[in-house]
Amino acid sequence: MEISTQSNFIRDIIEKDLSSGKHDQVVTRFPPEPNGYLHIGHAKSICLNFGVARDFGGRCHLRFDDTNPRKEDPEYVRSIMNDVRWLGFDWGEHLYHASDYFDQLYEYGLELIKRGKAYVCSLSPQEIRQYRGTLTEPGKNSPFRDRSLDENLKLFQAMKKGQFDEGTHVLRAKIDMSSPNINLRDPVIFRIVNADHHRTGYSWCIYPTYDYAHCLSDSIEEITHSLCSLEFQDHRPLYDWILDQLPVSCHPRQIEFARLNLNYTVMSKRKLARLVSEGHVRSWDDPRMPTLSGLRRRGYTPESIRRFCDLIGVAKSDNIVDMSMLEYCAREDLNKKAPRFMAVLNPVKLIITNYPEDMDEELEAINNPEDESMGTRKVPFSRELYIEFDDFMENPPKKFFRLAPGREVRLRYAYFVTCEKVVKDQATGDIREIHCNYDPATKGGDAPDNRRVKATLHWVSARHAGKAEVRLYDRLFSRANPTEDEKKGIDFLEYINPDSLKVLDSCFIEPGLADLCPGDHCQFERLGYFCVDPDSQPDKPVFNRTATLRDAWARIQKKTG
RNA sequence: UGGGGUGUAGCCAAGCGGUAAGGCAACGGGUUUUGGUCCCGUCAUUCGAGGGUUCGAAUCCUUCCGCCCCAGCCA
Repeated sequence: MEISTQSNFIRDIIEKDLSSGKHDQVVTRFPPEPNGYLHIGHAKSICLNFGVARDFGGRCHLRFDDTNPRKEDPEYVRSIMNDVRWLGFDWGEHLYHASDYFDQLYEYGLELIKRGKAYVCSLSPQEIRQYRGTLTEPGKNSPFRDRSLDENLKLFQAMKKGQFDEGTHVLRAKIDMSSPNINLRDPVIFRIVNADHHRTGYSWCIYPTYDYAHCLSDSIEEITHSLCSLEFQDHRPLYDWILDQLPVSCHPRQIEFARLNLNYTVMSKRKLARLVSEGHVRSWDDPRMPTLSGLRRRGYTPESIRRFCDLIGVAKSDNIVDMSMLEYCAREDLNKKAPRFMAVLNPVKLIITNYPEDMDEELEAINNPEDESMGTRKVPFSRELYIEFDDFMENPPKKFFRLAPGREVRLRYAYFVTCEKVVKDQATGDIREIHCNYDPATKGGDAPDNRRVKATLHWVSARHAGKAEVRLYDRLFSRANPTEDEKKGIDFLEYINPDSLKVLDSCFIEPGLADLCPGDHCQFERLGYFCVDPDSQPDKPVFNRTATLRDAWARIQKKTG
């Protein structure tokens, strides 16, 4: 695996803690709640936590934060483990669940009561909210705040036995109802939930809250550095308070960093779930989704995503990273690895009038000019070919280098051809055929007299071509920040890009492409990087465009208008 | 108007009292049988703004401003 060279404030802290002797090993954890699929934002956290452990010779735990049975599902557990492994990380023996600690967490609850640091509150949820106060006004003490130790113990035990309905009682930490930090205003640490938990079934009817379970789970696992996102900064005093009240031997340090945002997409599980459930995309692994499963299906490699996470860095300021950074990482990696092929997406027929009708040839093509070890292949050539519709113009502007009447270009690995005639549909005026003649002396693509052409076109022999479906993807939203108008009441779905998917169902591919399997990557020369979709059938492969190649001609067109 | 954060180029992001790294994007040029790759070059006299300390400030002090987060029995 590549060594991350990018330092950041968290690595600096860890380095210091190691060299000062505060710790002799670093232990981190990635703590997803199994209530959705992992996305590229999680990848940032995974790369950070596992990367730090790897680079400093420590370990990183995978811990499912499964304290809310109502939202969690084993399907998510499976997908999360699969995605973390796919990204290239290994938790070894260290797979844990917050639910592994329910007994211990309950015992700690009892202990907190005994120490006078927690009480059973019987206010309704609405009342608790009212008593909490507001951002500017302090809260009021619950009337149940001074229950006796015995009463608290009895009630909490009764809660555990299932003697109460949901919402009737909770266990609260006794801290300070007038704290300017709302999280310290006697936060709820256990609530009653009657639901089927994916691992413990119905054996519990009280569940710990995040604030309570997380710090203690970290402590139990002897985590040294508990890395989380910025919104938990206000929770850190509570994290520390709980550990300070209890007889624990390990008190991890919570450090917060800014989560990843990407422009032209959304990153919240709730919003991603809406895209799926409301049918704006096909599934969680739709190639337009920023989920790891979506990116994988789109053709992103684990290496490219790790590289991306390395490039964007880790800091504390809010950020919206440009999509072009992600695309850059895809191209950078695939350029080295993807075998090249020729495929014509928008075909127009090219006929070489001076090439014998019954002849065909096998021409040698290079599989990857970046990697000689990938060798060469044979590509069939014949009189009738398909070329890209965009590679011909009847009245070309000055900067158009490709085929035009009277102009000579190179057919990649084949011959120089010169356009002599255009055949059009009588009725519509559409171009039907382009007639060319070829120079046999230029076989392979080099002219013995050293004459130059300004363009090289890709092509596919009509007689030998396979058919394929190609799916072209664009950004999912038309706005860089689809949620920017939420305060104004404009739903992010208003900004969905209606052209985010374009399906081309009659593309032509060179024969060699038929041997690829779902998940395989390739480059269609001059067009972009593609990946074979699992929807492929033996007679009809389906390709997803991962990313286009950088396209100087497209930029010229854009500038010219 | 309580508390917690944060402001360095279009976007990420280094920098930690000694005179603004790097990457993406963009723009020029070279090489090229992919208008790709690769190579070379340009792109912050200034770090949210003002004051102060200092021989010297993005870094220290101070005032102000912007943006983000917090009033779930979600995480």
